[in-house]
Formats: sequence, C-alpha cells, structure tokens
Amino acid sequence: MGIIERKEREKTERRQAILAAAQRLFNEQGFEKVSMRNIAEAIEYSPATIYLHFTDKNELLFALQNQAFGQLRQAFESVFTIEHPAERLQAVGHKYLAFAFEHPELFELMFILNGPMEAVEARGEAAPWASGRAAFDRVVQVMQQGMDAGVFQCADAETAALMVWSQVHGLAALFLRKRLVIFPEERRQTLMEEAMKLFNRILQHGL
Amino acid sequence: MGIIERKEREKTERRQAILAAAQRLFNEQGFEKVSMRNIAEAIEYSPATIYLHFTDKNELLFALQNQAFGQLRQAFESVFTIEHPAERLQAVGHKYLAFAFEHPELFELMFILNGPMEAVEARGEAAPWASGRAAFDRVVQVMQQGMDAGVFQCADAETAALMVWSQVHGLAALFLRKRLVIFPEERRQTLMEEAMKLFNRILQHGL
DNA sequence: TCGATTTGTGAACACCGTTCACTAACTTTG
DNA sequence: CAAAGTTAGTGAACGGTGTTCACAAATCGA
Repeated sequence: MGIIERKEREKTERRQAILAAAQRLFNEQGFEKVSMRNIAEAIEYSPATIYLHFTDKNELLFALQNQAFGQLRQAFESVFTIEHPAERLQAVGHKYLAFAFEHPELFELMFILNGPMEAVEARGEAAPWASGRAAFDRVVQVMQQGMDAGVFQCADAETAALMVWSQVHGLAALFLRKRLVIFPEERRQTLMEEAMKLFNRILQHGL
Repeated sequence: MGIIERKEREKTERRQAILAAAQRLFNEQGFEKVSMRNIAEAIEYSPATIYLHFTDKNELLFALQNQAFGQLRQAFESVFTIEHPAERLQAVGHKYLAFAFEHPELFELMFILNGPMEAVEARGEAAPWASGRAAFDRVVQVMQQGMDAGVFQCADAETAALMVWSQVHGLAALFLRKRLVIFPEERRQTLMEEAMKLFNRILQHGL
C-alpha cells in the first residue's frame, strides 16, 4: 500500500508548504499585515484549503511557534561548551536577546502574541506548551549547574531561572513593543547593553 | 459668548463619555472583543461619531493609555514615604506588578499593545511618549536617591532603572501573555513572588 | 466501469476600521 | 423674524478579516 504513504507524504508536504509560506509572509510583512487569504494566495490555493490542514489560524501560529522553538533551542545548545557557569548563564541571556533582535517576528510568536497560546489552551493538555517548557528547562539546567558548582547561591534553580528569563524577556519585549522610544535612538542599544551588563554584574556582587 | 464655552464643554464631555465607555468595555471584555461599533453602541451614537473626537482607534487607545499612566503615577507617589532606598525600590517593583495584576487591560494598553504606540509615532513629537517617560523618571529618581545615599553602587541611575523595569515588566508580561502555563497553576503565584524576592535579594548581596 | 472517498473551492456569513455624502439642528446675520 | 451659514450626527458603503459549508472534481478501490 504505497499509495497511502504517498498521500500521507503529500499531505505533510502541503502542510509544510503552508507553514513555509506563512513564515515567509510574516517576516516579510509582520503579523498584522498577513491574513489567511494572503497565505492562501501565496501557495496558490483557496483560503478554505488551509482549514483542511489547520483547524484555525491559532493552530497555524502554534505550529510556527513550535518550529521557532526548535531554532531557539539550537541557539541555546551552543552555550553548553562554555566552562564557567556565570559566563554560560550570561551566554544564555545573550542568545535570547540576539534571537529577539534577529527574528523579531518569531520572538513575538513565541513570547508575546496571544494567538498561539489560545491554541495551547484549546488543546487542554495536562502538560501544556511543551516546546516552551523545553526551552525554559535549558535555563533551569544552567542555573542548576551553577548551583552544583557552588557558583550560584540560591534555594531553587527554577525560581532563579524565572528571574533571569524575566530580566532578558522584559528588555526584549519593551524594545520590540517600542516602549524604549523614551530614549534617544542612538542611546537605545548601548543603554540596553549596559542594563544587561549591570544585571550580570549584580548577579555576582550585588548592587 | 457663553454658547461657545458650552459647546466646548459639551464636546469634551462627549469625548470623556467615549473614553469612559471604551474603558468599561475593555476591562469587561478585553481588547480583542471590543470594536469601534461596540463602543459607539455603548454611548448610543453612530460609529462615525467617534471619528469626530478621535482621528482613529489608535488615538483613542492612546488617550486611554495616558489616563492609565495617571493612575500608575499615583501608585508610584506613595513609595516616596518609605525611608530606606532599597525598600523604596522594592515598593516600586511591587506597585508595578500589583498594577499589572489588578488592571491587566490597562497594563496591556500601557506596555504591550502596539496600537497606542503607533499613535505616538504618528504624532512625530520630538520627545515622544511623555506619560511613559514621566513614569520611568520616577524609577530613575528612586535609583538616584539610592546612589546618593550610598546604598546602590552603580555608574548610571538610568541604566539601573531600565534593568529594574525590565525585570518586573518581564515577569508581568510573561504572566499576562500566558507564558507561565508551564508552571502548575497553584505554584505560579508563589514562583513569581519568589523570583521577585530573589531579585531584591541579589540587588543587595549578589547571587 | 461504477460507486465511494478524498481534495479543493466559491460563495456566503458576520464581523472589522474607516470614509463620505448627506440630513437635521442650531447659530449668526441682515 | 427669516434667511444663510455652520456644526453635529449618521446610513450606507468600501475593502478588508476569519471561518463555514454545500457543492464540484478528481482520485481510488472493487
């Protein structure tokens, strides 16, 4: 029964094609400008066809989000070559911020937009948002390693990881959502870098 | 010429009525469910009438945002009664988070939604987003006071203020955008509190 | 070859933000 | 007081949105 397999393959190929087209449109034009109709047009199918592969727009966004987390995880992997725990943690933060600046649309999808999380809710899983959890676990792991090495003194690795996540996420989110317009354009980037440096410094010596 | 004054008064009254209705609808139903048509219906006018008072939806959101910053500033004022700089800073963070949890829609308006910032851009002011800047300046002020008192050791109050802002904002934003679903519901709040405590602790002694 | 199943679609539904010609009411002027 | 001018307010439309569904076409298994 090679036919069924071929059909299966063709189906996932089309699904992949939809995601690829959507991805391309989103980072060419941003989320607000792209509609289901646009995506359909890009793959030369009718809008209704997309609904044969995704129950709704949120599910499509969710699928793209999962892909994106693959990329972020990959970026995270490289930090484990760094020896010193403090430097390693610093690198995790740097990767997070670099990802936000290099792929702002993916970052929005992963950490800001409501759409994909509505799909997560709709699924009603017992352990929801596995891709997000997996990425966070990497940060927890780095914290735990630092604690085991006696470099970080804190009670709980997960709590500390949440704190670090919040710090870098806050910076990225405020920037991407244009809340840093209060700073003159030329100072903006250095100010952000300084803020991160300061955070890294106080992690070691306090303020 | 009392007539002109009356007209003026009526006009601002109607503007105020629109804002009040929009405010009410937004925090009853959330931003995604409320349209210009809904708002018009609530004040018993035609949708087109709203455009006599606001050039577009973004300007309406911007007006609400400014009102909201009034509330946040008021919340910030109360921290200046606290003597010790570290405790005072802690209180600022607490007020920010409390505001986010008590008025999630206002928080979105102020710090997450794109709409109001598009209005800010459209205005093209030399010193944009004055209401945001004013709120941030309060944080800078608290940092500066701590530096002057010799309690905080850092080069630049503005940089430090941005770091603190990012920390609390990140936590609030991740929560409101449902990114903390990776934690079991009953642990969520305590985890956030612990993360904040940890941040406050490392500000003093390092990690 | 014929019936069954899959694949794809056009047209519609109920919304959205926004614009504009037009009416109706009010104010000012002669 | 009447006529002219000004303003407030609106109905209807435009071009979009996500989504559904009866229907057509193509492919498949018997």
